[in-house]
Amino acid sequence: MSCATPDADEAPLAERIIAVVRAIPAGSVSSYGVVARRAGLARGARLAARVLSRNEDPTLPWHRVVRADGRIAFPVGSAAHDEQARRLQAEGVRLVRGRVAMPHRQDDLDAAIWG
DNA sequence: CAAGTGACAAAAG
DNA sequence: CCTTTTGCCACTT
Repeated sequence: MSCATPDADEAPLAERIIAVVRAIPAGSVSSYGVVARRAGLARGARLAARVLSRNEDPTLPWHRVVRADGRIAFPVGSAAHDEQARRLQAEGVRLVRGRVAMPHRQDDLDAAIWG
Protein backbone atom coordinates (compact mmCIF):
# COMPACT_ATOMS: atom_id res chain seq x y z
CA MET A 1 0.00 0.00 0.00
CA SER A 2 1.65 2.96 -1.17
CA CYS A 3 1.24 6.35 0.19
CA ALA A 4 -2.38 6.80 -0.50
CA THR A 5 -3.31 10.14 0.93
CA PRO A 6 -1.65 13.22 -0.49
CA ASP A 7 -0.87 14.41 2.98
CA ALA A 8 0.26 11.06 4.24
CA ASP A 9 3.62 12.55 5.12
CA GLU A 10 1.99 15.10 7.36
CA ALA A 11 4.75 17.01 9.06
CA PRO A 12 7.99 15.14 9.77
CA LEU A 13 9.45 18.49 10.56
CA ALA A 14 7.33 19.05 13.63
CA GLU A 15 7.92 15.48 14.71
CA ARG A 16 11.62 16.10 14.46
CA ILE A 17 11.42 19.14 16.66
CA ILE A 18 9.38 17.18 19.17
CA ALA A 19 11.99 14.44 19.16
CA VAL A 20 14.78 16.91 19.76
CA VAL A 21 12.97 18.50 22.67
CA ARG A 22 12.25 15.12 24.10
CA ALA A 23 15.97 14.33 23.90
CA ILE A 24 16.94 17.18 26.19
CA PRO A 25 18.15 15.61 29.44
CA ALA A 26 16.64 16.73 32.71
CA GLY A 27 18.57 19.50 34.38
CA SER A 28 19.69 20.88 31.05
CA VAL A 29 18.12 23.47 28.82
CA SER A 30 18.24 24.36 25.16
CA SER A 31 17.14 27.25 23.02
CA TYR A 32 14.57 27.37 20.24
CA GLY A 33 17.24 28.10 17.68
CA VAL A 34 19.39 25.17 18.76
CA VAL A 35 16.43 22.84 18.80
CA ALA A 36 15.41 23.88 15.31
CA ARG A 37 18.96 23.46 14.12
CA ARG A 38 19.15 19.95 15.47
CA ALA A 39 15.80 19.24 13.86
CA GLY A 40 17.17 20.15 10.46
CA LEU A 41 16.22 23.82 10.28
CA ALA A 42 19.03 26.29 10.31
CA ARG A 43 16.78 29.23 11.12
CA GLY A 44 13.61 27.74 12.45
CA ALA A 45 13.57 29.14 15.94
CA ARG A 46 10.07 30.42 15.37
CA LEU A 47 9.04 27.09 14.00
CA ALA A 48 10.19 25.33 17.12
CA ALA A 49 8.24 27.82 19.18
CA ARG A 50 5.13 27.31 17.11
CA VAL A 51 5.43 23.54 17.34
CA LEU A 52 5.68 23.72 21.11
CA SER A 53 2.71 26.03 21.28
CA ARG A 54 0.65 23.54 19.30
CA ASN A 55 1.97 20.50 21.10
CA GLU A 56 -0.39 18.76 23.49
CA ASP A 57 1.84 16.02 24.78
CA PRO A 58 2.09 16.41 28.58
CA THR A 59 5.14 14.14 28.59
CA LEU A 60 7.06 16.55 26.40
CA PRO A 61 9.66 18.50 28.42
CA TRP A 62 8.73 21.79 26.79
CA HIS A 63 9.98 23.63 29.85
CA ARG A 64 13.57 22.77 28.92
CA VAL A 65 13.41 25.09 25.94
CA VAL A 66 14.11 28.75 26.54
CA ARG A 67 15.22 31.75 24.54
CA ALA A 68 18.70 32.12 23.13
CA ASP A 69 19.56 34.63 25.83
CA GLY A 70 18.47 32.21 28.53
CA ARG A 71 15.20 33.93 29.30
CA ILE A 72 11.85 32.23 29.41
CA ALA A 73 9.77 33.03 26.37
CA PHE A 74 6.60 33.76 28.32
CA PRO A 75 5.97 37.15 29.82
CA VAL A 76 7.05 37.52 33.43
CA GLY A 77 4.15 37.09 35.79
CA SER A 78 2.31 34.76 33.47
CA ALA A 79 1.14 31.39 34.68
CA ALA A 80 3.14 29.66 31.98
CA HIS A 81 6.27 31.55 32.92
CA ASP A 82 5.86 30.68 36.54
CA GLU A 83 5.27 27.03 35.80
CA GLN A 84 8.26 26.78 33.50
CA ALA A 85 10.55 28.45 36.00
CA ARG A 86 9.21 26.18 38.71
CA ARG A 87 9.83 23.06 36.66
CA LEU A 88 13.33 24.11 35.71
CA GLN A 89 14.28 24.83 39.28
CA ALA A 90 12.78 21.50 40.29
CA GLU A 91 15.26 19.87 37.92
CA GLY A 92 18.17 21.76 39.36
CA VAL A 93 18.36 24.51 36.78
CA ARG A 94 19.47 27.76 38.33
CA LEU A 95 17.62 30.92 37.51
CA VAL A 96 19.30 34.24 37.99
CA ARG A 97 16.99 37.24 37.84
CA GLY A 98 14.49 35.40 35.70
CA ARG A 99 16.92 33.88 33.27
CA VAL A 100 18.58 30.51 33.09
CA ALA A 101 22.14 30.35 34.33
CA MET A 102 24.15 29.88 31.17
CA PRO A 103 26.35 26.80 30.87
CA HIS A 104 29.32 29.07 31.04
CA ARG A 105 31.88 26.44 31.80
CA GLN A 106 29.94 23.37 32.64
CA ASP A 107 30.48 19.79 31.70
CA ASP A 108 30.93 18.68 28.13
CA LEU A 109 27.37 17.48 28.18
CA ASP A 110 26.00 20.95 28.44
CA ALA A 111 28.43 22.18 25.84
CA ALA A 112 27.22 19.46 23.53
CA ILE A 113 23.68 20.56 24.10
CA TRP A 114 24.42 24.12 23.19
CA GLY A 115 26.85 23.56 20.42
C1' DC B 1 -1.60 35.57 -4.11
C1' DA B 2 -0.58 39.51 -0.34
C1' DA B 3 -0.40 40.57 4.41
C1' DG B 4 -0.44 39.34 9.08
C1' DT B 5 1.25 36.51 12.96
C1' DG B 6 4.28 34.01 16.49
C1' DA B 7 6.64 30.28 23.38
C1' DC B 8 12.61 33.52 17.93
C1' DA B 9 17.62 35.62 16.94
C1' DA B 10 21.14 38.84 16.21
C1' DA B 11 22.68 43.42 15.35
C1' DA B 12 22.58 48.39 15.93
C1' DG B 13 21.76 52.80 18.37
C1' DC C 1 19.10 48.50 30.45
C1' DC C 2 16.06 49.89 26.57
C1' DT C 3 13.89 50.10 21.64
C1' DT C 4 14.05 49.45 16.64
C1' DT C 5 15.23 46.91 12.47
C1' DT C 6 16.08 42.88 9.66
C1' DG C 7 15.96 38.00 8.75
C1' DC C 8 13.81 33.70 9.14
C1' DC C 9 10.05 29.93 8.36
C1' DA C 10 5.40 27.89 8.35
C1' DC C 11 0.73 28.88 8.98
C1' DT C 12 -3.63 31.79 8.78
C1' DT C 13 -6.74 35.23 6.94
